[in-house]
Amino acid sequence: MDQYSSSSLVDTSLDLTIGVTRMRVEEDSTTTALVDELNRMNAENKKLSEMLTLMCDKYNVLRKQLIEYVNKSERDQVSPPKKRKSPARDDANSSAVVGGVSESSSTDQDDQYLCKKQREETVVKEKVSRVYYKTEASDTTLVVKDGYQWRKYGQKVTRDNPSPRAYFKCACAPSCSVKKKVQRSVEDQSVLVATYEGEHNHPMPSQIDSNSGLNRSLGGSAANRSKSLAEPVTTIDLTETKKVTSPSRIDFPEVQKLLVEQMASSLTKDPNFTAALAAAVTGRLYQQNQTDK
DNA sequence: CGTGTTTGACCTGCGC
DNA sequence: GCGCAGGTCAAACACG
Repeated sequence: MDQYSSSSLVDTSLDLTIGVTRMRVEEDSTTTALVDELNRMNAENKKLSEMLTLMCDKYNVLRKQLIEYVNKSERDQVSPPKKRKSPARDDANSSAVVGGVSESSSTDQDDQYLCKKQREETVVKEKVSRVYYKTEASDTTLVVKDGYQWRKYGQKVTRDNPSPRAYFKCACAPSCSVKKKVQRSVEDQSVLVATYEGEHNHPMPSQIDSNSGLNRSLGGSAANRSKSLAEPVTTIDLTETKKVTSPSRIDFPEVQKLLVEQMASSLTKDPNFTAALAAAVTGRLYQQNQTDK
């Protein structure tokens, strides 16, 4: 986490000019083209560096807001647990959406659900976390791609939210009993709220696939493959342990993991970035060949 | 034809 | 006990 916590700690500059600037260009006809290419790459390098710096800055802001929110939640935790049907808001259960999306507290039904779950978790230690995904408002699908494969087993329209709630089970492994509920935020239709129950007892399948860049799903649904990716905004882990009064905590490793995956995914999907990277690698190889001679 | 999705029916828990 | 709401099941359907 800390390696991403400050832009000053991240070397955002990609030295794409190595090997290229030292190239000795013999033919005049190609000189102009190469210089243009070099200038273009330098511009891209600068642009990428700025984007990365901006990304790190934004991450720092989000992290700060998250920490402040957790501290606030812990302070408010002294209040006794409410009953399921209580209309009053429980701050410990509401979740803040940060990062490009205005603050969005959970719906009443979500609060009800979480209160119920809290009681259930006094018996069954189940990890419950909530993830917010920013999507296109026009996108009516309830599909979020989080690296795992899910099988939809139900959909229901709930009372306080006109948007239907979709129910998913983890399809990666038969023994994995993780469930996921996805519903649009009642306040911001462009935000998908995914509630995860339980923990996966297997590795994330996309970790293997994404490394190859092919991201082939192993029998994943057609919808998951075809639908556009929802952009994860923030993960807020609402894990409740046996103690009902225990505060909601932020699962920083998960946030970190998600953020890193998202950054890597964004970069690898950018053709400009891959082209610049290829050019940099080529340049370095060329330089190495020159020095070997 | 196999796999995943849809959707109405059914189950369960809670409040009154 | 009844009604309501959320969660789950499973047959029907769609798709490659």
